[in-house]
Amino acid sequence: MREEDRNDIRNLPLFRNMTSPCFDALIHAAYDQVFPAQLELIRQGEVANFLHVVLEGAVELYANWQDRDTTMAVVQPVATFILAACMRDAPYLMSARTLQRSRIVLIPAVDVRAAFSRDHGFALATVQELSEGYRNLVRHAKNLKLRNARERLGAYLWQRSQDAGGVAGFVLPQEKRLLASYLGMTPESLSRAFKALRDHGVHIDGMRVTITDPAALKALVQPNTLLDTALNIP
Amino acid sequence: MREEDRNDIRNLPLFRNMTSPCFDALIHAAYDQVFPAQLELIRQGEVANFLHVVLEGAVELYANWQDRDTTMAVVQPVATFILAACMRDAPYLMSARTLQRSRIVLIPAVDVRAAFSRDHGFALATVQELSEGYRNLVRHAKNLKLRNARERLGAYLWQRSQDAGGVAGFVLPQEKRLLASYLGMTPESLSRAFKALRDHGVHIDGMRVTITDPAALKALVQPNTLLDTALNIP
DNA sequence: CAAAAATCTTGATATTTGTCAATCAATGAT
DNA sequence: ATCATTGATTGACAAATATCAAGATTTTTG
Repeated sequence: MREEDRNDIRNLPLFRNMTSPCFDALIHAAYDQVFPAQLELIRQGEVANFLHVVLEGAVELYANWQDRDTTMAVVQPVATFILAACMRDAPYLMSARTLQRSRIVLIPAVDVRAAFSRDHGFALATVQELSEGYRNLVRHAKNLKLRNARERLGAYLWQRSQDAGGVAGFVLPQEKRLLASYLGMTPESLSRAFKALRDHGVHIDGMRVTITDPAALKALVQPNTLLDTALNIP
Repeated sequence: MREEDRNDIRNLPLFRNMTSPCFDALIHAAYDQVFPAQLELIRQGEVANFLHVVLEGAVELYANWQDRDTTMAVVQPVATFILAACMRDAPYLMSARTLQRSRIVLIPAVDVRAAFSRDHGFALATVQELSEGYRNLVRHAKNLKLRNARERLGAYLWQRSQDAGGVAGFVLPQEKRLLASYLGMTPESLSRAFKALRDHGVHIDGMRVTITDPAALKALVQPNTLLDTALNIP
């Protein structure tokens, strides 16, 4: 593994407070691999053998039932995924595929669990990470149940804008069909939701979004840290 | 606190493997209280000061945004709630109210966090509890996104029947309006979903449910441990 | 570069779900 | 027991969202 990658992982909140011997042991047991785009990394139902760390690229977490699919999250560098299944030693509830060519570190779940018992700083960080993951899922569920399609899109756009530092213009980071699935609607409905948002201060041109009237969008969306996964909501 | 209640708490997976001194310290710091029905125990947005343990009665976890409300879960004895907010020392994302007269133990969050650092068995149990909570929320979100209203009700009824030991008949444990909100629909839609399920082996009479054709219901619902959460709403 | 494939948009239409209003049924209070 | 309140159901209708089909646009591939 490259020194730079090792440091990126080391700096994640999950690993930041580990003792060096424990971190080294964990990294030593890990595999660093590059996967092409559109590769299925994990299939829901399989037992969780590895904690995954995305170093480069992007990974989609999705789920399916019968012939229906839905996107649950997109994981971008540098971040871990499926910690809960690893800690429980249980089957994955979601599948994962690369969206782009991605560099991913695989840490054996058994070593993660061992580190939890050996290193208190890591145990603390694990609980913080799981708790925040839990809370973000509560927000996602609240969002799905309390807002309609147009409001969910508006809230997403508002949040993106805030995360980018409160800028008015930005580029969508993923395909619209993926965004639609994540927000719990069809691509057609997403298209129409974008059109409906023109009356609420949002201009769209291809992948480029411009918030022409932040006050109007904010009034529609009523952003709220209890609903929106927010780094930056005033 | 009554000896019996203390033992009930002691036997919860979360507390089972604590050392006795740690458990005693935690319980000593706790308050045991009885609340009347329909009392608001927690309001979303407040900082989490207590881990709650329901000993008797039932508690509804719900959320609201603008003028809309939704039920997120019903907690029945003996179980804890809002562990994640306590561990993060963060604002509650959900409100809580008693559905019936309830006996509830309040454990100061600061003591819970201290116990996490002092007692490894408790730390392990905390992570297991949070992970399972996380996974149940993933199931809830998948259910909302992948199934329609009729399928969600069918899956719920199937799960209830399984939890009761595979029986054909049982009584709904909560008001239908609560169930409707939990399942993400209006009471009217729930009523119509019940009617629609008559063609899929479900008979309803007031609060009494009879599964007249388990095979038909199962075919509709396609129950699946990756989707159906065991005992989220009892 | 051109052809092919995939994504996105739009219109027409269908289905699902919500809203409103009325009624019925159950429950609790006096 | 009777009245009042709350919850459940039903019908009529409206709104939201999905589906299907056709083009338009973009991306990928040979």
